[in-house]
Order: sequence, then structure tokens, then C-alpha cells
Amino acid sequence: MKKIEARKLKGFADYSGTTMSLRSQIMEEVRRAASEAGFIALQTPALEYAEVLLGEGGETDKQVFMWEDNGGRSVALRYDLTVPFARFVAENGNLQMPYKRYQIGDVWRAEKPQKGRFREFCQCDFDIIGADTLSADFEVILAIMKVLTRLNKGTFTMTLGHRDVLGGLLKVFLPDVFQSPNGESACLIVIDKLDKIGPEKVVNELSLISGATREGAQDLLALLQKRDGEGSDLAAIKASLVSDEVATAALGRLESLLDLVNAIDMPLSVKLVADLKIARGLAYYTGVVFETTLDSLPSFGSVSSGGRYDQLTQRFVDRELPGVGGSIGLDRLVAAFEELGVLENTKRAGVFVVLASQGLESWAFQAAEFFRAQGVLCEVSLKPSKLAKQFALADKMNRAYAMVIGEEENSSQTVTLKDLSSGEQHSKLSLKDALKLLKPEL
RNA sequence: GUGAUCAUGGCGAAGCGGUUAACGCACCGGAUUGUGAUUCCGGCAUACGUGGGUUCAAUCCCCACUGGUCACCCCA
Repeated sequence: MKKIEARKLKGFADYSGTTMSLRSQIMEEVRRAASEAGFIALQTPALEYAEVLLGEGGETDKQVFMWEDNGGRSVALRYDLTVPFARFVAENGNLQMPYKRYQIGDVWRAEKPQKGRFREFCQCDFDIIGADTLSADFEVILAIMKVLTRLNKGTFTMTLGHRDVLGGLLKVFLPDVFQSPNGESACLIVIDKLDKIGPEKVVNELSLISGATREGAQDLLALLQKRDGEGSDLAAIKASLVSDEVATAALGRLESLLDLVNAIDMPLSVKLVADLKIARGLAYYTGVVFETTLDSLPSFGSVSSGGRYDQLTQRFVDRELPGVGGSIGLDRLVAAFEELGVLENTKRAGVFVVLASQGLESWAFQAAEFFRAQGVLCEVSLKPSKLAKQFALADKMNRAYAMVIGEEENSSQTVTLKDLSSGEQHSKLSLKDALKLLKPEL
């Protein structure tokens, strides 16, 4: 009979073993950070009406998985968690504002897969809608920083920018680009490439944009490259924005965010750095934007990013619902950690119950359940075989103890415990005495 | 979506126009029958991505497809 080839679609992956443990660990930290700050959980469907997800024909629209369903509806797999969230908020007018939610879920993008880049991947989002405040921006950023810090697997740099500041600078240095409809965003895209292609090329590319002058571009680049410590020279930028109230206010917000982070009395392994050239992110961002990279693997790209999106819900309703959110790219983060080789080997834990002969299941499970009830991982050998085999299996499964149940233990209602690290063995212990060894703290 | 590159058992990896296609890891069994490292012995999957073509002969050469990887684009 012809066999079906066991295979997966490109860009899709199975996760198991240590990779899956790390994924679970990250999700736990996300839930923890969320509940600490009162973000509530939300789950939305994977599939949405295509029109809900599609923007104005931008680059990202091309990467939306989309098809006609069996009922003739045009449907699409969600591209991110933010747009469906905006749909949810628009659809539920009775939410108590500000509304804070977190969400862990898979998203799909029809891209060409690469390392750390998948067609299906998990994002962990924190969003706040209904509050255009510094505190809202900060809660989102802080939550992400805490998650990354608590993973304890590396240090990160979060670069912080603001669309209004960059917009203000463009008005000063390249005012005439605003005469064409896409002039501003064209400039932002080019400026964002600064680190990658260098200032000369950026100036060249900027000069090609209608309305831009070479001199203006050079001055702008010079200003953006000025450093004050690790970040942009905010004082110099502020000096060029004096006449622009919006941009000055935006800059003030950035400074306040930096101050807030510095005031937090908690060691963070994420360094927050202002860098005004950060412009990207999705098209719907309107204010603060940020990207986060792993210090030891910056080439992997952003493992977390986000920003303020004050107009997103207006796709659906007239109400003004300012929003801010950030996302941790769980699978990219995991891939980066794997690349770095920082996945922990599973530690020895728990008990493996070795059965010396058949017919001992009753006592074995009584004992196992006794320990399980105390929170001890306890697995019973499922295939009776030679003792040596079962011990080897206990070792391979990384159990801390092997517990032997044989005729003697059965008749005396005891267990024999062997510490698999030290080789030390304690024969015929009562369940209580065994528990003292397994959980000394009790 | 554009370009480059690669494709041998579950994984890693030799070979290369004509071979019984190595080897390592993993897995399974055994080394006198209540004990895990190591060691020793044995077994294992009928492994050359798929489909065409060139050739007396193709895993090896050519083309297409599929898949992996990398760069661009975009992005987590």
C-alpha cells in the first residue's frame, strides 16, 4: 500500500523536548508579568474575515494567508495579535477603559522562511487600549522587560523611538518631502536602514526622494548619528525641534520613559536606549515605537517590538481609542537561544518506579499516588523488563531517584529508593520516610 | 516576492559515472536471571528528495519540481 509521506509545510514546525520546555517557560513568565500588572487574558480566533486584517495594501498585506472558505467567505489567518485585538475592542463597546489584555497565540505570515523566521509562530502580546499616557506606554515596555529579564538567558537592548519626533525632524530638514503623499514614509523606511547600509547610502537614497535635498539629508543624518552615551543625543534633537510642539512633546515622553525605567528598583537585563531612527514596525504605529535585540545575537533581528497605535480601532469604529502594545516573538526568541546554545539540560527530577516483577501494580500505584499527592513527579515503569533496563531508563529520563517495588517491598508495604546521582540506596523505607528523602523541606 | 546555495538511513557524515554505498550517534537485544556510567558482542533501518533527460551504465552529469539554508524585501 502506498504510504503517505510524513512531512510538514515549509515554515511550520513541531516543537518537543527542551525546545518545548523553554517555550512553556516563556509563556509562564508572560502570564506572570501580565497578572502582576493586571493584564487580563484574551483569546481570539485564528481565522478572521480577510477585510478585518488587511490594511491599505501595504507590504504586509501580501504576507497574509488568505483564501475563500467553503461557504464562499474571504477569510485570512491572523497576521498578528494586535489587529484582531483592535477588532475585539471595536466589537465590544462595553469594555472598561483603559483595557489591558495579554494574549499568547500563533500568527501566520506567508513569507519565505529563514532562520528565526517562520510562517507560523507564537507571539506574546501586552496591549493597553483607551489610555494615551506615559504610564500606559511604560506598563507595556516594563512587562516585556520583566519577561526577558526573568528568563535569565541573556541581555537585550531595547531601542526606543518616536514617529512624531522623527516626523518633526523631517519637517525641519526635509520639509518639501511632505508635498508628495508617500514622501514621509519613504524617508522613514530609508532612515531605518541606517545601521545596515551606512550613512552615505542613506543620504544617497534620501536624495532620490522627491523634495529632499542632499544637504538636508546630510544634516539630518549627522544629527541622528550624534550620540549621548549609548542613545541619540536628545538635547541636540530637542534644540532643532524648538518650533514644533508636537515633536517636542513626543521627545519629552521619550525622556520620561527613560527616566521611569531608570527609577525602577529592579535589575533588568534589558537596556533601554533612545534611538530616533527607529521608525519601522507595522504601518499602524503612530507614536512611541521600539525594537528589542539580543545583545549576543543582534543579527537575529528583533525578538520583541511594539509601539503606540492611536488610530487602529478607527478602522472599525469612530470612537477614539488610543492603544499601545508590544509583542514578544516567542519562537524567534527560542530559535535565538537555541543558536546560542543556552538551552538548559533537563535537570534530574522526580522518581522512576521500577517494577521487579509482574503483579505489583497495585502497591506501585498506591505508592506513586502517595508521592504524587505531595507534588513529587512520579512515573511508573510501563514496560516490565529486566531491572537493569528499567534503571537505565530511569537514568535516561533524568529522574533523580529510582524506586524499586519488588516482592519484598510489596509484602512489607515499603519502597526501596536509590539516588541516581550518588548511587546511594535506602532499602525498604516506609512511604513517610521515603517522602522525607524526596522532599526534605516538608 | 527576487537572487544565491545545498539535498545520502531518525540524526551527523564519507563516497562519486560501474562499490555488497563506509563510519559515528541514536535505537533494539545480549554479556548466567533485584540495579543505571563505561566496556564488549550482536541487530537495526533494503539510506542516495521527486520527476524527467544524457550515457552501455547515474547517488555522482543536465533540466524541472519540492524542501533546507543564506542575502534582499519585510518583519517577531
